[in-house]
Amino acid sequence: MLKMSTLFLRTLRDDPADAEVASHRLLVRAGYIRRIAAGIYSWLPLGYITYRNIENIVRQEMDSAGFQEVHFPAMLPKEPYEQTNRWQEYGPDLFRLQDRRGADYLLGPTHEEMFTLMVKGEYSSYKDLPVSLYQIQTKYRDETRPRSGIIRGREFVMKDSYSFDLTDEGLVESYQKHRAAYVKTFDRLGLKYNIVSAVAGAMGGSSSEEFLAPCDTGEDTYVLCEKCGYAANVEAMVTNVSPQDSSKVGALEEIDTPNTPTIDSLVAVLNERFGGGFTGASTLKNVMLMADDKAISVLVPGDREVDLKRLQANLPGVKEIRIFEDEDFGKFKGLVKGYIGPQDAAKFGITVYADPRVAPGTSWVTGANKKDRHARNVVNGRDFEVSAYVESAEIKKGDACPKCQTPVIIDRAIEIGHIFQLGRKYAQALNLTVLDKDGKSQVVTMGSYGIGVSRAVAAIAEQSHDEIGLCWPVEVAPAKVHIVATGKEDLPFDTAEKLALELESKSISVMLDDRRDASPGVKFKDAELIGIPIIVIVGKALADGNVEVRVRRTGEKSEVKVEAAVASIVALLS
RNA sequence: CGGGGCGUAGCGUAGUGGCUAGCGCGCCUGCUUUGGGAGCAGGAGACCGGGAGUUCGAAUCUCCCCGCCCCGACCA
Repeated sequence: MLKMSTLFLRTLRDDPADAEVASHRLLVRAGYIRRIAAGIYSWLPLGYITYRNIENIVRQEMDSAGFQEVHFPAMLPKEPYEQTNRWQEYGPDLFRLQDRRGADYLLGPTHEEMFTLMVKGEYSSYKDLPVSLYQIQTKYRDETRPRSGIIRGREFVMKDSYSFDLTDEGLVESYQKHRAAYVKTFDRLGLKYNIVSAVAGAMGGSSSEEFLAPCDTGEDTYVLCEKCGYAANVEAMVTNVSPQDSSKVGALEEIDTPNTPTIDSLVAVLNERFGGGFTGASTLKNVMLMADDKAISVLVPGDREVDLKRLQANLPGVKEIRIFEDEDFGKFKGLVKGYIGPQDAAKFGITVYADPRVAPGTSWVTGANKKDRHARNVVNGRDFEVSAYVESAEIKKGDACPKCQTPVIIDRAIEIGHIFQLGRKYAQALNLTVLDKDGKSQVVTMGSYGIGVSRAVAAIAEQSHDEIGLCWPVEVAPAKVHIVATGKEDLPFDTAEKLALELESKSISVMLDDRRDASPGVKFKDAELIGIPIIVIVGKALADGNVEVRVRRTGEKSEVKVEAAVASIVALLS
């Protein structure tokens, strides 16, 4: 039983000045967490109980799916990470340290290497597979910008699992098992979420999905088709545009367009000159970028920006993309800022990528590579060539669902889980092989699956709060019932304690506000801030033999006889 | 890493060159009070983020450093 009179807790009356998002603000105010440094937090008793409830739900679901828990150190030697090249690739995001002899160590940002080596150390036959292992471990990433309290920290707890299979089909099966276990886990955590397609990313996997918990303060943007259920991270959203018949389009024609360096100014001139009908979407925007020191041009319709995240996600192998600076323009004398067209790209030695919206056969108004001149009837495939189609235009609300053409909605969310089929990259690099039926050595294929456990605390808080405080789902709350005793007589306090003991004897966890010196108002405010799902008030109503039972989330109140209180609380909790 | 903002007691803050740095919350003591963050009285708590400088005088001005928050870039 948690007793407020002795609980190590101090709630704050004011919002902390350095917290902006709701979960951060409320978790600090209600005395769950305290900041130690940027992106590094301590858990106070209430917070740690809540965190552990979540951790235990995750653990139970992993266990019942047949995955086995192991535990690695957080501090690791650099050698395995050198073998997979991540000691270098991870760059400054990796926390590195040395021992007294000068040997290099790191604080694990993720543990693919260690799991791979662990399996390699124990298993060597196909008969041992499949196997799935997991751990719940503190991870360290020296993010350039930790933010939103516990949502993106530099130290955080992740449940990471890895599956090991002989065959691709086996991997798909293991992946599906994890997917199902994740669905159960997040349902129990009381989270609203969508499972969305993700870009496999630099890890080189094939299939990848993210579990996203919708909330305004989320860092991820995803699209959702409410009709067919298609959901994708914006980076992974695909656009289907069919090739067009350009046989009737007139010849390319250059036109004088003085003072039209922007799309808007160009559209205005075009409409004046040709009697209307032109919009930003009639024009072709040529965005000049440097992709790892290579000049590229990305073509998107004029009414859309290039989404650098989408572009990067869909250009595997490219590490850094940045927009052209004046210095870069200086190296390509043929490019006239504001009047660039793809017609002469080959001549300039620039690789042209196009968004799929710039489909073969489509006709555009674009720059003529001469100051104050544009060209119209510029046809893709006739007047310019595209070296590859890459999803790169920004996605807008109302864009067509790639499956059913319905306009999609766009929403923000927190990534709470990510599952993907890693493949053989790590097994290859670390030489994890088993002998197959024929006695031949085969490289094992892996899946990788993560849940942000500490982040889940914040994600749930984001989704479950109101203006006055937190409202935890029953399974994760630091206690199921918060009993508040008020008044100055002993009776309400004795009654409250008896009630608490009775509930605990039924395995219902209780927090009891037995503070004699705090006024009722303080106790009510605290209870609402802390957010335990059922609040029971033992006070005035006792004169009629009643206690008041409130549901924190709905604000619903009712008075029940003291003797009937336990039964009615049990009913509310089920 | 680019842009913006901020750093004064545990928390929230006032104070833009001039007395002993002010207020609210919280904390301690006493009395009163007990259904919506109670009242009165008394009290403790701050080298004003750090360093250097300008000045008769610096929380306040200048420079450097450190830390924190927000937007963006980044984020298996």
